[in-house]
Amino acid sequence: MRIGELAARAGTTTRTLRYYEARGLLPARRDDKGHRTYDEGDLRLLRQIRTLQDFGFDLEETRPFVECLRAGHPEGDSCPASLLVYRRKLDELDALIGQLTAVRETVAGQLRRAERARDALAAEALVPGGPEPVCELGGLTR
Amino acid sequence: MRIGELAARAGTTTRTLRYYEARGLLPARRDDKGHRTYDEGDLRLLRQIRTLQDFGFDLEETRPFVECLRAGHPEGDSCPASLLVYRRKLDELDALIGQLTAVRETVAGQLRRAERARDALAAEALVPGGPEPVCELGGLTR
DNA sequence: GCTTGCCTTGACGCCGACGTCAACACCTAC
DNA sequence: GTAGGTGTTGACGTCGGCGTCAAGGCAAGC
Repeated sequence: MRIGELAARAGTTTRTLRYYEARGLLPARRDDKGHRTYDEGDLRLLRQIRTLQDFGFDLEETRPFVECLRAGHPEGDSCPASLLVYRRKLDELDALIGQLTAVRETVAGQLRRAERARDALAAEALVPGGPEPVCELGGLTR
Repeated sequence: MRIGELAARAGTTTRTLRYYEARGLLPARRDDKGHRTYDEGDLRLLRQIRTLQDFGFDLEETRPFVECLRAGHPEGDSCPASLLVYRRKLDELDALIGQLTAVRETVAGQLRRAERARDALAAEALVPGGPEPVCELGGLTR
């Protein structure tokens, strides 16, 4: 199979495959015309890469999985190096999710505070005899 | 105050300030020597920008807050446009956290599965009269 | 013969938020 | 005088994962 077919079967592009080869991740054999040739095993490697990429793994993080498969192991994660990557990624995800959740709460708090301040100003402006409006209130009044 | 002092007081760099000016976010007055000059108000604007940046807001997303402050409002989020950015960011964060959490669970499941497979293989290898080891088990055996 | 389609290599573009370096001007201190 | 610290503009580099274009080769079909 040549590069176009492999790309199509994996749902990616030829540019991506050439990039992987340049990175040493998915080397290709060549036919007599200098065209890259791949087999079903390469498709398996490629699918492993793409799956991990979809999970947010860096390309370099997929390397242990690919090498594990190429070494003849039944799965990309049949090797200790792959398990280490899994654990490292889990730690990263936990840290990131924690940070994002904290930011989310902070932003939500800021939004509530800002909305209360806005409503307080709007209420004040409606009180007869209350303080006269200072400025245009950011478009709220019209 | 000149650019170096403002940068130091905001805990950032002169390069960053020049970048903000180039983006039209934080324009500077000039003194007779062509040097940028800033006042305390600019420091306030800059701190608003940096706070939002720390939360993961894009530079463009900080613009409504900066313009709100520059329009004389008491806070950067005293304007409706800023509240919209807050809400959009909350939605983004929720979506992102949801995706990351799903990925986290998937990866955790993969890790558990791979560890079970590894342990099963190791146990098999220890059974007297069991199947002979196929290969080197990815470094587990030594 | 000519177009179409697949392949090749090489090289630049992109995104965001700056870092870094070059080459120069200015002021102060020693 | 000169070294050091401040400022200026301009321009290229960074990171990852490719997209996109250029210029060319080789085969099949009309």
